[in-house]
Amino acid sequence: MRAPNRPSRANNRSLELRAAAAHLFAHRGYDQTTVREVAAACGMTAGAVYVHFGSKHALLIAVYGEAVTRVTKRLAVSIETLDCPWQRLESAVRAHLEAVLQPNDYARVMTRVLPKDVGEARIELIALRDRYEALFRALITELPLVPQTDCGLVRLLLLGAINWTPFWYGHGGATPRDIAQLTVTLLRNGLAQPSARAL
Amino acid sequence: MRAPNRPSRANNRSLELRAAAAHLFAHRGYDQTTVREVAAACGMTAGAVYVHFGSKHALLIAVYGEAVTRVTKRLAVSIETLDCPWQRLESAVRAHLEAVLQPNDYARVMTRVLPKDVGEARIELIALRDRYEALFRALITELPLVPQTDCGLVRLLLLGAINWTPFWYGHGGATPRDIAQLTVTLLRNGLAQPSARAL
DNA sequence: ACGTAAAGTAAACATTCGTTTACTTAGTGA
DNA sequence: TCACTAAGTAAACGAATGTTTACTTTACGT
Repeated sequence: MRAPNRPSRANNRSLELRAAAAHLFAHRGYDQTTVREVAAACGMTAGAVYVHFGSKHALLIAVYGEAVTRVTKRLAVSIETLDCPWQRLESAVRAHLEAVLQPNDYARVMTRVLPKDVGEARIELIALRDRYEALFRALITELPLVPQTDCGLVRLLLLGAINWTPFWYGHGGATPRDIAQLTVTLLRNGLAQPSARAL
Repeated sequence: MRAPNRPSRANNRSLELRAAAAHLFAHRGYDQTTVREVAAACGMTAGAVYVHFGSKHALLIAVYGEAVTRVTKRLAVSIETLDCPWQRLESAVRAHLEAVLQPNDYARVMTRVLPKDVGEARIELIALRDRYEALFRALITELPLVPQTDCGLVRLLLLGAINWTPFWYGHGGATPRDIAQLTVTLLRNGLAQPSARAL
């Protein structure tokens, strides 16, 4: 017998499959990507995919899970040395945007394939997404906001704004840094001229 | 001959088809909706759909176009009596949210079917969407913002935040009115405690 | 060297879906 | 009444897709 959690055949091509699937899911969406395309991108045939993953849904969930893990790690690193809650949030937003907007296949999957697109796998995708969004919940809770602010609503609006960016990014000259800066400035001070401020 | 722009057979069932398609597209997405389902919802067979629309894409574009027309009208009415630019924006956001979040099939199509999902029809959908978003561009241009604010970026962030609402609406107790109010307050004054404000 | 099991192939299977075709029905104008 | 045309049906077409099956290859433990 072989040690069960150390497979002998080290060339684990399921990694290749995940990467290829991430690329295709990110660029063409889940529905528009066929199992045959994923296989062909690895120089395999469709049947071989089912040696590694039980179904197309399972493949998506694996990719999505890895996407969440990667972006989470990147985000944690970006804020670990910062103390000011506003700076922490800005850095987190920037890290998220850089992950999602640069041609980073895994991160893009998180915004390009929406839970509504995938039928049964919906529940697991939402669970993975929640795990990630909890990070932002924590960052927002740290902020010194005006009393009785609905933090949950703030989080949802913020994430909505930055989740939508892939649909328009590139049309203007704004960089992830610009977007993150404006977003947090907006959240902090608003954009009204001082003379026009009001409650 | 008959007058060309007044069809004799008044029972124009293409209206029924558009309504049924709007309902299905809004609830299940474009890809997940079949032509047979749309037809069945009108008590017809799939072939009959092609009497009224040349293709499934054409049907979508008709639905999407009507959605834009309807929401545009509703939004215009909601702001026509207001003068304060901030109030106008808040009212517009609220009208948009009410259209998109309440079970309004046509309006929902605008946020549930994304241009990326539809292949060839993408260009026409984007054109229709742009026509609508121009309304917000105008409303934001009216605002007395701090100098050198990137109005385009503000518009994109704002629309992103409210376009994403359908994905989470209902989980908290926030109403369209609440969301619109917080959104515009945030845009205007920010949410930092006065003591914590900074440039 | 040999047996085993994972990895992969080629091909087929069973659906599904958008679309087309041949045919029927019914209302309209002349 | 009669020809014409829009509207609709039933059925099939053709392509695509997720998945399965039977068979082959290959690397590893003993």
